[in-house]
Amino acid sequence: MKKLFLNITISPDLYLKNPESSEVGKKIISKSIVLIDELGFEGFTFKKLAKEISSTESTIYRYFENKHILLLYLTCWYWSWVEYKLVFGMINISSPEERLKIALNILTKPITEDESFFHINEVLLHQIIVNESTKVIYTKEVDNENEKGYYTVYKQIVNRLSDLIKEINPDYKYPHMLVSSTIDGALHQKYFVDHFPSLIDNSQSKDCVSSFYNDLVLNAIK
Amino acid sequence: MKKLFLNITISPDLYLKNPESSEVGKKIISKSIVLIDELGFEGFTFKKLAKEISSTESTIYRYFENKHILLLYLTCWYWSWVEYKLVFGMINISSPEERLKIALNILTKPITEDESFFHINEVLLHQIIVNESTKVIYTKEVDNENEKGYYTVYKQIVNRLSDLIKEINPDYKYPHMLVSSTIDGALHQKYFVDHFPSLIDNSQSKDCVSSFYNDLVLNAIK
DNA sequence: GCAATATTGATAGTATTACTATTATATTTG
DNA sequence: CAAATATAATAGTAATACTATCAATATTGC
Repeated sequence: MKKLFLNITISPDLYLKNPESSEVGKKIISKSIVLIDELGFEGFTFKKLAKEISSTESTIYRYFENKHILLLYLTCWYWSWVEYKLVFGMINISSPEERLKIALNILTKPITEDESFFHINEVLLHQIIVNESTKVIYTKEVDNENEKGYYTVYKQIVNRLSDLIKEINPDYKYPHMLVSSTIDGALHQKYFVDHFPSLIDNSQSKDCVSSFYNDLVLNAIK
Repeated sequence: MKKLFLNITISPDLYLKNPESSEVGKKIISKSIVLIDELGFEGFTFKKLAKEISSTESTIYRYFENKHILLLYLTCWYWSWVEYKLVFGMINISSPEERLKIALNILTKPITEDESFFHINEVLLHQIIVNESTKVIYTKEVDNENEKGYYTVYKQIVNRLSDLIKEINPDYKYPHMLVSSTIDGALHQKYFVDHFPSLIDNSQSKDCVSSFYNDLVLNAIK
């Protein structure tokens, strides 16, 4: 993955001070990814993070309102990254069927490449999205945060792929639901691979989730 | 729904004292459903619940180890209830295709009947499952709790319907994943209907989630 | 009916979390 | 070099998630 063209920008509403603007800020991001992965979101605190980066709670609070917003920031970063991969992956491919297959692979295959984008370890970040991202939207704040546009990137991805599906089969009735249930379902099934393998068919194959969704989506729209 | 034959039993590992064995216990269950729905799981505390039922925190702690286990208890109750509805609904139906359609309706249609089973309001409980149940499994305790058998009922449902799908099409390769992604996806899409309607196709129809999954599943296995 | 036992209520207390506030000390910038 | 800004160090608060103690109240067993 070429990094040169990728410049991910996150809505300034999500931080009090841009973590990209300083060394402490970047440490907050990179170490929070490691710590959330390690401790789980419930076990993760700003105090522990401060200790880990040899800083203080108050400093972290100057960047992010609270840990929920920090997780939201990471989530937005992740989806922006995914969107970039989608756009980049589908560029110059004229066949919509081919583009859909590429998109499905990006969305459902395991992330293994351990090349980190600057200070962000995408493999760990993806793991966090699998394990913790439901906690971002399943709160009493959703509607509020949705209005503020915090979920725009995610919705943009769904809409983009939904359009692609309509291009392939204009008569298919549920393009949005097919896409969002594929994106979120793939994350969910990846969690099941690790924790409920008895509910995964052919769990020994590393591409089982991907195969399932490829089959499912192509059958749905044909 | 006939209540006479339904006797839901929850694994005694999930409580310290059976809430069904006393009046306070039943109040804990019924009021916790109302409060969790109202405040969200994060905002819900044993202190607030104690106040609501005119009891004390210590009394509640004598029934449940903590609020996470209480939510797990409610989740188990919910899935036992769903399993009952599935068994009851499919009884005496010889055609497996017909049985599948019935199961899909039970799993994906909205729960509207407001007739509560003794002290449990199933409509509210279903709402809690939609809004909060991911928080039950997405924790660092999953594997531990899975080993203890806390998710057995859920897995039993998946296996049961997976068998049904194999009966209809023995060549279909992903029966477990199709079933679990349908069950969990339907809950997820119901959440989207309320909070991200722009991602729902034909969201004005009350059966949009159900229609989508009927179409999806039948196309997948045919 | 009364003693023994179990259950609940009332109260207090602790460690941790999720913050906010204050001030001193660096660091950057103009 | 002075002024502005960012950070570190420290302290403090309210709420949460419990644990402990003991008295009051039911329940049951004889």
